[in-house]
Amino acid sequence: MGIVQAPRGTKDILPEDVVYWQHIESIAHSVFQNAVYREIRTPIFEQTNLFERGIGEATDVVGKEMYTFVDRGDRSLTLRPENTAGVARAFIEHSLHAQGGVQRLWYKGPMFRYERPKAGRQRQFHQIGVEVLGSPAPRADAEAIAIAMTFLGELGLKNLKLVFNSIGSFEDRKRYREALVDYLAPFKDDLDEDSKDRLTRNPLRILDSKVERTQEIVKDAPILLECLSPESTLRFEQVQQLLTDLGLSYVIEPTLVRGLDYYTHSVFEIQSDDLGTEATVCAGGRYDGLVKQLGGPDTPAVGWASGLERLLLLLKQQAVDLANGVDFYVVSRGELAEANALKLAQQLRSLNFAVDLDLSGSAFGKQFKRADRSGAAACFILGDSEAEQGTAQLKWLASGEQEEVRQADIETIVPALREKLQSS
RNA sequence: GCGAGCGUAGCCAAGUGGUUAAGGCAGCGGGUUGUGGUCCCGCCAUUCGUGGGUUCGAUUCCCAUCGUUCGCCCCA
Repeated sequence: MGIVQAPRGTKDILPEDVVYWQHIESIAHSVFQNAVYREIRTPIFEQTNLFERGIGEATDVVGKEMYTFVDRGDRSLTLRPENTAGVARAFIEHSLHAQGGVQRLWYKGPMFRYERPKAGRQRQFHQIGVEVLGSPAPRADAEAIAIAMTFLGELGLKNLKLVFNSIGSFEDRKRYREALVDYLAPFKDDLDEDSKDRLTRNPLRILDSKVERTQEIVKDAPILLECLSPESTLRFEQVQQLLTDLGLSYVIEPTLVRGLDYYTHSVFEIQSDDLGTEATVCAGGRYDGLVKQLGGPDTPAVGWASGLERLLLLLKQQAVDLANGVDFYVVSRGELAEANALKLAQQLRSLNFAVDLDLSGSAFGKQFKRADRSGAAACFILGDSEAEQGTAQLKWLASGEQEEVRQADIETIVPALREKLQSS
């Protein structure tokens, strides 16, 4: 084309899509507000070592997916690939723990990962997430998960599945890791290339390999849940009980693990059947070690993040309809009427109606076509004869019903207009 | 990063190694209705993502490049 285009893996969000974004965001706001979560906004870039220390140097995200650059002051900075580390950093930096009690926070915004783009996966993508800092209670886990379910439920999404697991404490995981590596060692040559590599890097990942031979080998491997300490197991069961009490159904998936190092105990994902390989629309878990690892006080925490692009795909796919938001469309004929049309539009707007005014000056018939397509419930028609000044024809587009309205009387018929809009 | 597919107007889409690149939707102009959603007429790609090559001649073949889709990897 020879023109400059948006960088690979980024997208413009055009007005017709923005309505979906606003819908998602406004539902998130109200769900979070009801649970008294407060919004936090952290920088889009951070010092690179925040992510190295927080997410883990061995992870793919840090190892090969970060947008890292050196600024003019020779600082190594990175566009945030996720926001939990940033929130934890802010929590420490501003001593939020000193405010006492539990900090319930939420955020939304763009994240950046250098990955191969595909449907539901971009290089700049957007997440909404929550973080609950300062509570070790199983109830905190259950609350966070419940809020995620409420959020997605209020969006009207169908066919969602909550999968749940515990990866235990750091000690549990270390012990299990050794047991798993011991078990796999004799099969080393039979493993696929990726899994061989993961044997040293991240053995837990081998568990959900899609390679058939590897799956066979893994079938008889030790099971993580069976290697948990009694305390961890109890905790796992407590969270499950709470979820059940809340009426949330879930599936235990013993091979569910997370890609980021900071997770402990509860891990969960909410998946959709309608997104192919990018099925996860929300994921999170407990991260008791992160704040301390970043140099803060020992602070247990739990949180999750949801990918907005994926939610958007689902909303569209499941044909969730959003109102277009136009109440009235104003058309006019002749110079006198045109000036009055603008006045009328402004008057209606100040009465809190959504009003589109035809500025084209084109033939009446054309203006009507546009009124029709605007999705407005009714249009106001202003004529050009002397006798018609000060009045307008109000025509309801669905029924064709038409009445004369005096512009001076508009305010008095507002309740009637509202009622009519409601019913149409 | 690996493997495969795709890229024709705002959108969907047919097409061929050879003078003028179907069609539909949307859009624009006009006609019929004083005022619409129907109908009719007209206009909407010197150009087939971009760059190069092969050829007398390429949108059609080849190479590169960019973008995108699917799978792997990874992840929200």
